[in-house]
Amino acid sequence: MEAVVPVIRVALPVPLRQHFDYLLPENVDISQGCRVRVPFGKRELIGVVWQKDPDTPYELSQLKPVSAALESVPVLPEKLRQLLNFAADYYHHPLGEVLTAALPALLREGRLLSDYKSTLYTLSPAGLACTAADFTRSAKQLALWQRLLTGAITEEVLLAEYSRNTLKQLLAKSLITATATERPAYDYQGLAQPALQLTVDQAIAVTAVQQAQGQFRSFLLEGVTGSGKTEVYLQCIAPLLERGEQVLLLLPEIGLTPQTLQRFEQRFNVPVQAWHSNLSDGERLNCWLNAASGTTAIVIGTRSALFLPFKKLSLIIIDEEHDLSLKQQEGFRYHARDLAIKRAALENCPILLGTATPSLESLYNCQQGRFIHLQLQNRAAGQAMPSFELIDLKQQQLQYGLATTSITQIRQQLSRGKQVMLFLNRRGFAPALSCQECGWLTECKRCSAFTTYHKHTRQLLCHHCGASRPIPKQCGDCGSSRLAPVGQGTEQLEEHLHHLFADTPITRLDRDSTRRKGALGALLNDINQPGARIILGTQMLAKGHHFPFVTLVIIVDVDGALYSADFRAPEQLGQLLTQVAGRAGRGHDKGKVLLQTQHPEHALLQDIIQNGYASFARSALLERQQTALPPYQYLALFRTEALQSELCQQWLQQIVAWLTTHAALQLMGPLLCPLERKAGKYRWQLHLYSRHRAALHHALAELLPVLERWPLSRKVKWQLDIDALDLS
DNA sequence: AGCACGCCGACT
DNA sequence: GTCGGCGTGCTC
Repeated sequence: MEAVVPVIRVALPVPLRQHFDYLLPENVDISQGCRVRVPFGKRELIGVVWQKDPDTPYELSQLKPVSAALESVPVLPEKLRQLLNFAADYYHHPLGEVLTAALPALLREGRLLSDYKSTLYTLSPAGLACTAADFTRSAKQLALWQRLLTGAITEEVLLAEYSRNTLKQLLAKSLITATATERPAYDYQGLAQPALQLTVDQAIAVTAVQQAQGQFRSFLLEGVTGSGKTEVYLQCIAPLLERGEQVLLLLPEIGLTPQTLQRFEQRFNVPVQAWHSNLSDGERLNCWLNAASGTTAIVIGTRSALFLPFKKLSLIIIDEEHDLSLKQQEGFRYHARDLAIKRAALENCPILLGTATPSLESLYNCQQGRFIHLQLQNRAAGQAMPSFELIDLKQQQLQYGLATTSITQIRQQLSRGKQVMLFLNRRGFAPALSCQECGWLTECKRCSAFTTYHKHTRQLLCHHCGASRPIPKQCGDCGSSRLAPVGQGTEQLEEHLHHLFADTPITRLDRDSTRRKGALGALLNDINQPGARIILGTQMLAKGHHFPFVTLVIIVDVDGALYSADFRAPEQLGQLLTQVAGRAGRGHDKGKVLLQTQHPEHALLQDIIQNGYASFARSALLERQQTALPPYQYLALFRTEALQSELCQQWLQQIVAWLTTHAALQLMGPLLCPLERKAGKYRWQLHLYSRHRAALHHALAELLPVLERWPLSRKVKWQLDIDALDLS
């Protein structure tokens, strides 16, 4: 027999596209997915065993031995490791950084799992010797003592039924013994709240997903706002809980989690956990461990919840699957929806993508037969969909940026005690200050952009780099003191609305008004009170919140997106208009949406308002086919920035040169980014298109190791963005 | 990414 | 005379 070479291949949290091999001391046995502490240069790192007995290209004498094994049961289950492998490969991103995204900080730092076990409480001999007479002074202690007489209980169960204080008191008297134990799997007692009656469409959707149990199958659930997608989710989940299985619900943003969390908890009375970037390291690890032990039934989280080590994941749901924030926009640029599909395939479970406005990618996947298309045609409570009306700004008198028609209709609704919502996707008072004499505009010194005038905080703010400066007294060009704001932001609109509708409460929802912790919740709470009110705000208004009393929505300025260079702009405008419109008339009244525009004849607007998103999206998809754009071609994008514009250009030019001799790809660029300069750096990009994903990825896989050795690659900051969504 | 080494400029 | 700036190289 050949001697087994005691070598392991380890994934380390470093931004290098490679693994590292180590010697395994003879007395240590360890399996893949376990953490090890290893010497790495002058430091020590925590890594994860990725492969045993690899075919190492190194002499054994060159390898260092592992310093310690941190556990014998893998922290990363095999399917999760496969997902991470796939992700590192697909996004051409160093495995080490993918690993960092997937492991909680405390585990990366080497914390031992044994420190985080659950605790099992039993009566001590002294406790067993007690009688009820010993607890005459405390009913609570008596209750807990009596419960413990029937047997041991875990910390989770104990703290759900008794107070921590009672526990402490009994522990202090040494009547209870605590022992470390594995976290228990959750316990499901059946529905805590009856399920709602389903419409025919909902029932079809639920049945379809339930029949796919135990198989990988992807569903697109397309349902207008208010059509009851959440009820579909809930009823798909119910049977899984009976079998003790787990569900992952991914949401684009955390703003919506408290309500959603509550709704799920109330229906099932099982542990539901939130996972998002505001968790502390301790909470994060706790949630992670509960997913691993099956203690949590349902996790509701943002992107990175995708990497939780579920014990038995049986259904993945992505809500608002069209939402761009499902794609990470820095570092490891993964798309949570796309990776979730891969994860479902690995776990052999169904995945359900829900939205009122499907991405063109998902519609394409339906056409290709890769997804099953489920549709909810009507609003569940039978409300009518809102109607659209175009307001031609060229034909109307404007008062503070609002057309006469708009103002009249706002008055009408307010006088009926209804709420009106105004959408303006520009925060601050005005996009710039301008000199009345010479036309000079306030620009950011470090970005190719104007600085937004914020009246309330009395500053000029660059929304791209965050730089702020005081408001100038004079024109920077001609010295005139006649400076005035140009254009309108939410802050200014709010001021004007106060003049126009002096007695009406106004709630503004944008990044500035919700910056303080808890502010968003307070504002949403105001909005949920009945009575006349004006709500105005940015993007934030489009995302999932339920505004039951809004009957009129006004989109103050739709034109910005009509003539954009970004091929995705029409899709995003269609989604935005439909999502914002969906906020209207969710109560009993039919809603109305007014679109203020200089271009009422624009084909895009006509298509959306006459035919609705579903039809618009299908024609948009056809256009992508005719112009050979994603999803009909695969797109990868190199982005680079440096203080000197030429370096960026040269670097991308080198890529172009390499690619033209090595692969048949369609290249576009080097191009200056639409935002040419940001925080003092010039920005360039190169687009790579191909009809064949494999061809594109092979080329990139060959190029990257070469590229990393170019001297120029150290002088510019660069990134590769696979399936790029953001072209700015 | 870290961390070290190395080579030049303005300071106690 | 040294402290420290960041270019370059390396990590099994």
